[in-house]
Amino acid sequence: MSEEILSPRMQRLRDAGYKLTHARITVLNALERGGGHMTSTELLDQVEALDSSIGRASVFRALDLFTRLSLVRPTYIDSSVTPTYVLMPDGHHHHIICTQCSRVIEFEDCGLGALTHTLEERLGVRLTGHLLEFYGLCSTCKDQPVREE
Amino acid sequence: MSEEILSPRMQRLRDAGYKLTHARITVLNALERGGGHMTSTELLDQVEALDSSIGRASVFRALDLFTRLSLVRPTYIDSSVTPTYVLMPDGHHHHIICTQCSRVIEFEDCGLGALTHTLEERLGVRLTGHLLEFYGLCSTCKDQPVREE
DNA sequence: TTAGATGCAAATAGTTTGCATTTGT
DNA sequence: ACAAATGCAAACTATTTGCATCTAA
Repeated sequence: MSEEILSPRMQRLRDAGYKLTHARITVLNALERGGGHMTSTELLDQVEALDSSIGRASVFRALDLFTRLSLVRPTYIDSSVTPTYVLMPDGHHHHIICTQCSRVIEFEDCGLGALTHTLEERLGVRLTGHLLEFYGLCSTCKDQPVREE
Repeated sequence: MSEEILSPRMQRLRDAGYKLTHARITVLNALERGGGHMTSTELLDQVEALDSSIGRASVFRALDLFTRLSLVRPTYIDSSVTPTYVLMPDGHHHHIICTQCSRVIEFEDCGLGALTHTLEERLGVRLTGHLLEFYGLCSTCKDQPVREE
């Protein structure tokens, strides 16, 4: 790979001592194209489309690594088997999940900076990110009774 | 079933129009015994131990229902396939996950009441719970380099 | 140069399904 | 009484593994 300017995420990969491989870069690109909110299945398809020579296993291995580095976070949005991987651009992400229709509503401000600091001091941990999920009913589902499926 | 006093969670089930079946009650009990933090596999074992006549499918169906009712929330703690189901006693739960060793550290105060209110007003949603996860390194892993596996 | 990462395809395991039967209300 | 929920076991499908090969540094 040439000496280009690395995106912050790739920089982070390298800084942690990992190689900047074609497979990892492609997975990262696919995630970004997807708006940073993709199920593993969607991601596999997207990667396949970008470069069909990349194997499934490498996609999962990359996801696993990215998760450990807090570049990404898997969550269970609908009760499907497949986790949704959420990009955490600045180490954090927040959304509301409608437990009725699985719609996801994102929002920005969480005001958790202070709490982060407190916890680091109090518990002696090093926090690199967080995910805040609210559950409830979206404006559409709010008035309908809870129903099976 | 006799006319006992129902636990708040069971009350909630019934109020939502679902039957209080033996399978559902057992799954709820198993979750509570497990400290409200179990993988689906651990839960299956626990339910099996409590009453081996209950089928796997019913356990998954119960989990699915409980999730929709925000009694429980699936989260992705270690990179295992199996989600961890977290009981949300008062509709919410908070923890720190060590991205190195998968240790989970729970904490109480999150101070999100105000934000909940703001979001409900601003977005016209009805929020029934939330999950706040921090990621980072626990005090033990903090000083070791990030490593594969 | 060489440890680390990959791709492949087979193996694994978690979850869902269809349906006849049972159960809660 | 009867819709709703169950148990069973088969079917599915996402994810992982082992290993020879390749590649980023």
